[in-house]
Amino acid sequence: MNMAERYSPQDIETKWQRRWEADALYKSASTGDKPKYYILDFYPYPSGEGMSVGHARNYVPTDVIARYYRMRGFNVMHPIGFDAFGLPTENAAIKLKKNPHELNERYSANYIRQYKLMGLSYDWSRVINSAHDNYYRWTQWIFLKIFHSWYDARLNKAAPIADLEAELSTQGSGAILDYIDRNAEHVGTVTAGTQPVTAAHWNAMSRREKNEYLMNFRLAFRSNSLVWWDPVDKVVVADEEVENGRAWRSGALVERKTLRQWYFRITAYAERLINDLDSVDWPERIVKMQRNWIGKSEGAEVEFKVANAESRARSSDSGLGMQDSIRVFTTRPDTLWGATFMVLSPEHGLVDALTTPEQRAAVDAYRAMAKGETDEVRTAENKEKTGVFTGGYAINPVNGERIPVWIADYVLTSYGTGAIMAVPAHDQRDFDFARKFGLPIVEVVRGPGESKPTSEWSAAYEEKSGVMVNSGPLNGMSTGDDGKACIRAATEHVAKLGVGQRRVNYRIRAWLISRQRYWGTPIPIIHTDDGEVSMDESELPLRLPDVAHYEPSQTGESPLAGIPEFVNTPRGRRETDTMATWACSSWYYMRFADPHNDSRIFDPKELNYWLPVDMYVGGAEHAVLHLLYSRMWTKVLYDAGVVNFIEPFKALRNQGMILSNQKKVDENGREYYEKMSKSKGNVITPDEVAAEHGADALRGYEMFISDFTQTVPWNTQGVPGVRRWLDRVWRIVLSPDEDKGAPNSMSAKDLRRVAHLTIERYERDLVAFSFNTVVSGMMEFTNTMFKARDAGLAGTPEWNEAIDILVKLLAPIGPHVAEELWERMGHAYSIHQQRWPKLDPDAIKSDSITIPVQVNGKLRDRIVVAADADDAAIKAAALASENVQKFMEGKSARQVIYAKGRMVSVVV
RNA sequence: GGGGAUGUGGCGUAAUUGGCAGCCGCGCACGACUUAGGAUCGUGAGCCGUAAGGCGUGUGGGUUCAAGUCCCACCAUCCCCACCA
Repeated sequence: MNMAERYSPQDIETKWQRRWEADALYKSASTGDKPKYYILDFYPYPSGEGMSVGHARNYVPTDVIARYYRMRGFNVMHPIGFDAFGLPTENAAIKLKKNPHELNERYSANYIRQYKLMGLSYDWSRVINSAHDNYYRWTQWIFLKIFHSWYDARLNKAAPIADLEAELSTQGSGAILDYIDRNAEHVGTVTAGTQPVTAAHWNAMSRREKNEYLMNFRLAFRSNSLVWWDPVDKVVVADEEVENGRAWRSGALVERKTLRQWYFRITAYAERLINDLDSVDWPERIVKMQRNWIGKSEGAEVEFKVANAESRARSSDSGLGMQDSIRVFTTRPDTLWGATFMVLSPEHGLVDALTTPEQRAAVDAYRAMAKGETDEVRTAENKEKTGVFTGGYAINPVNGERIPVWIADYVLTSYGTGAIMAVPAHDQRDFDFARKFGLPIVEVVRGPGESKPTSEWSAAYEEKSGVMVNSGPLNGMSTGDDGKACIRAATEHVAKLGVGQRRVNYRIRAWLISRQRYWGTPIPIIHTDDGEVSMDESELPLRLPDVAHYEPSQTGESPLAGIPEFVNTPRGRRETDTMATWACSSWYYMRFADPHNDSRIFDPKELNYWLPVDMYVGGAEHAVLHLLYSRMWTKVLYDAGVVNFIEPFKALRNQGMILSNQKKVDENGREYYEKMSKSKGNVITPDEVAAEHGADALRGYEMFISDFTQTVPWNTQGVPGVRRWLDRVWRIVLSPDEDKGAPNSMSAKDLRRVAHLTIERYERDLVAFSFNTVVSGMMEFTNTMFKARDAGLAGTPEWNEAIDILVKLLAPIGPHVAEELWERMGHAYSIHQQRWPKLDPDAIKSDSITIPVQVNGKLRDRIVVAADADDAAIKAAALASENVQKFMEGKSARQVIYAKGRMVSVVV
């Protein structure tokens, strides 16, 4: 026999990649009778650096799953596209003095080249790119949908803004605002502090006034607010993009600026975003992170009347009157009787009015200090409380006590009402503050076993089991029976007094969407004499103009503001902000269903066939933002009747990170591995690995390296191990007679059993995302084939079946080598269109089973019994074992336990 | 401070979910084939012990005939959130 040709990935991979592409082998049918399976990778950002082997860990496993489902007879959609807008490309364009459009084309083409060299089976006919106008046209279209919507709390869904206008012209806004006020969960559906208008008032407003008023309701709205400003990128960044006082992308210390910005009213969906999490198959961790981010707390809002008659007289110019009150949100209204002082955030609107002349200088100094602070400074010093007395007082509404009002930066403007009632006996922060400034402490919850009041910190607040004291009508109530009972009683009490009511507070805030940069989706709004008005759908896309320079202005305006042809329209001045890229990625998974539709966003028939996404895979770094935003857009489009599903991603999985393979030692002598990054020069690319060992070995190793969810350092030395396995498959398929080893007694039936067991394990592990064990199972199967060969089984029907199974099971993992083997075996192209081998349950059964036997918990022997032997026979066989007898030391068995098929345990 | 995850050979890991701890691979050692090997093939190996055997899944307890797996306490590492009222 001739020496068979060796396995050489370089000789076969490009050949098959070209053929598959020419044949459009992985193009999904548009609809059909087959069951559909939509498997999607997180939308990649095409950077100039290209991909590393870390990125490939996302793409390879999903590709294996896609290929598996195709062979199982599913109509699979496995698409890819590019989240191309955004700062990295814009900054690169500025630095390289290139056009970002040009860079986008170059970078995304390079990504596609890399995908192809890994043998990924994307449907190339569905590639999309956020920066192409046939895509962002529809991002703008959705923006308009959102802009033209408001949240009708009574229907608990978004409705056309025209409906609201109709209501305002006949009934005014009293009814809806009253409804929101009475239904605490809907607190986020309208801008806080929106004043009611009557129908007459509304009808008398100018168009401009009306548009301004409607901004309080629109789901896309413009608002003046304090935002984070990145002085390096010269752009506004969202709260979510600030970490420890530094901008997420540039790393610059951010500053506070007041600017008029575009937002999406994601707060309106807070409750649904929480509730619908129950319906998704996502990692528990991600679900919890989303819940925490939305941050629902239930409690009460209570009014504290200002009690500062003397100061009022002296500062009458401030307009402060007795009717003024400080509203606070508390989750523990039952501790109201223990509120001995109040704290306002330094930015709170009543600070000026409350401040007495004696305290003015101290208050102003403190406010100036707090204003200049970044969050980093605040949190760095968070151990030591700081604050200043305003000189003002308020009345505790439940006991009439006159309590001092302070300001302190530990109270945040952005949460709740920006003011708190301080209960130092039962809140650690208030306690610290009271101790530092000598403020009174009154205990209202007495812990179990405590018999007398204490002025010290009490843990009863946390213990949730205590008795109310010093609390008027609540005295004697136990917090332990039902923690909520005291809270309910207190809430009813303040409601009866007319000073408070039940409230729900959410941590989540409006989603800041506008950016003062060029490289993003233009916002289709025009500023006219009537205020901010939308462009018409028919005018879309609003294209990005070509410009020579992309540098941001020093003023914080977008570079688009310097282009008169863009800015000036017959109706007015065009909006020059662009949308943050979160917008582009909030709906791309829908566009894949019908990516080239020029007349509508997508054909609903296509969309409803493919969506929702069955399996969504990517890194955990997008656990909160991207997924939350996508969920909100889905719900808005659902409310608008555009889509028929409420959650976009049925199942979600996160892959672990791949770190550099270079070991580092920290100052404590501990070893660690860094993330791969170009600046550290430790990036390993799929290109170099594939060039040396082949794409199939790269793919196999990406699966094999570790548990999918685990962070793990790359180990290039591991790749040849996988390649050796592929080489062994190659040889056992094409030349089983070469280099035979020592004979053994394996039977054809044994071989068939292993082959079918491998199918079973493969399928079970693959759907469980246990990719490393899929590969190790295949390696075991391969090793078994060599043993079977040595036993002389080559050429038997069982052998031929096993080879067929081996190659088909290999196809998703190593598509090139499997295709080549398939062809050399004399089969017709393509293996990727073959049916998946069918598991024969009978083949898995075996005639005899091996049962381990323990004596007093220690393994002493293994017995081989017939598979259908009854329990008594197996126990008897176990007791008959020589070794078992030896360790029983002549004693009789007190107990013999047989765990079916697993173990015999003898106790003496 | 709150939430979550992890801890098993020299390394990456596995263990049909309470039933033989260490599958598969890397690296290592020895051997074969070779002019040669960073190729290939074979053999070996958790640790201690010549062996019989003993000990072993971060630590300490517990439940059980049986614990990597369940319960309690603790230690370590990592991730997320965080003065959120």
